[in-house]
Amino acid sequence: MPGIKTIKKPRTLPSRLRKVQLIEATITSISKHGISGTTLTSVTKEAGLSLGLVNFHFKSKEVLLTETLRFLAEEHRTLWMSKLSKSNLSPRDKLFAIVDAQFDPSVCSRKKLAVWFAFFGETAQRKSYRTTSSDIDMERQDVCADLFQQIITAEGHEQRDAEGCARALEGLFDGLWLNMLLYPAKFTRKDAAVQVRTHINAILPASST
Amino acid sequence: MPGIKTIKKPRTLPSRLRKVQLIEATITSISKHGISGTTLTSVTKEAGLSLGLVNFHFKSKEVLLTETLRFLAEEHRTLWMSKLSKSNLSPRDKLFAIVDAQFDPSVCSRKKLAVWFAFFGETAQRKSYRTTSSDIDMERQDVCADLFQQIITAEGHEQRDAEGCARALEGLFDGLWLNMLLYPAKFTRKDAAVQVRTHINAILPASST
DNA sequence: AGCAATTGATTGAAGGACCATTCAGTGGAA
DNA sequence: TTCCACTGAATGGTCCTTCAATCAATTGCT
Repeated sequence: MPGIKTIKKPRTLPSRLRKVQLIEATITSISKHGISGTTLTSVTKEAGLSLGLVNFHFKSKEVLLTETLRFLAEEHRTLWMSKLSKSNLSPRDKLFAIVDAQFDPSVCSRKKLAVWFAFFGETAQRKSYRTTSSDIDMERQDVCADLFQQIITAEGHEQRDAEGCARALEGLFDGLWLNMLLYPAKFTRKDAAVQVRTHINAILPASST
Repeated sequence: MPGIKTIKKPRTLPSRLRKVQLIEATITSISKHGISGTTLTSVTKEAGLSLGLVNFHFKSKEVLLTETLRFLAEEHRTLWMSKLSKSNLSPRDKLFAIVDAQFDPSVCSRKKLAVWFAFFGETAQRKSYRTTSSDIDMERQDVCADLFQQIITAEGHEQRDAEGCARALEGLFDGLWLNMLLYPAKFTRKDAAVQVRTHINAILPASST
């Protein structure tokens, strides 16, 4: 019986796939109702599955949330690393590639931002949230510091501190994300990206060779 | 603050004062347990009062939270406005005064930061949170834009956009706050303030008269 | 291939805990 | 005595978790 179009949705799925489905439902639920408003009922309803499934695939709600944050962090990491490795770019262009990644729709949608900051808001209490996102942030910050250093030495901006530039960039990233979340009307992804590019060019004026 | 020992604590207090006490207990509780972990029991226990009091002084838990955010926002606003009006400062020094206010211990302690971001995390869902903090942020951003404009015209940095500078500054403020919350070991208040001053001086080099 | 038996995923009701809110009653100040 | 602040038990609701039952796919056996 060669079924053509009819992608029959199987009742059961291997655990790995079901987990992803539940994580995505969790992201949607958090973006709609916040973390405190996200219940196992809201998640499973969003996924169209039954209540008990979360505790079958994840040990607890707590684990589901941790895995959701890890999922987002991995997704983010994958994105900027792939943009970075596209062809051979100059250090400055690599920096701009990271900026692009930061404000890419797939990472920086209103939905995702709401979820990121929902987790940040719980961060002070849950050490596990902090370490999960910190690992990835730090990695990127180190890469940025390295790129800044390359630009500084290559173009002769010796008065600048690469480490400080990287920290300021990281701060700008997070701060603009927050502003996009708080004032979506006043801040688009493009605005933010341009803002950061302008900042970088102000800090390190391109040598007019 | 209490110098004398014999401050007899009266059993009852005028509503205004009791409200402040409950709000402060709420801030402490949120900083310890997050918003989702903050219950009326945790708040009243923190304040050393009985469970039913919150619903007596506030209409509901929701109102308590809203008032708590408003309290923080007012506190913040009062601080930067007072620092701004201290004596007659140059535009650049006024800007620096706002920077100082942003990283003042009374506003930017780990405890307060945890609470700020707890609210930001719920912001996407609760419109009331957004407007409360937005009003005050916008006011300050306008003041900053104005100061930037004064510096730009006075010192001849015509290539800079005051509005953009103000937005970047606002972004830096929020982003550094977040970094201080996430990585308290790597980021002190002083570091952050220096970081921002450096940024401003990089954007608008002081004229070497 | 046909047919149990086994395995693993899924369901949803039930249990037990916790939470916001209510309210009848207490206490103290004016 | 009156009035307002305050107390804490009771209520009704929601939530996480557990688990016995169900279902479908796969395996093993003939």
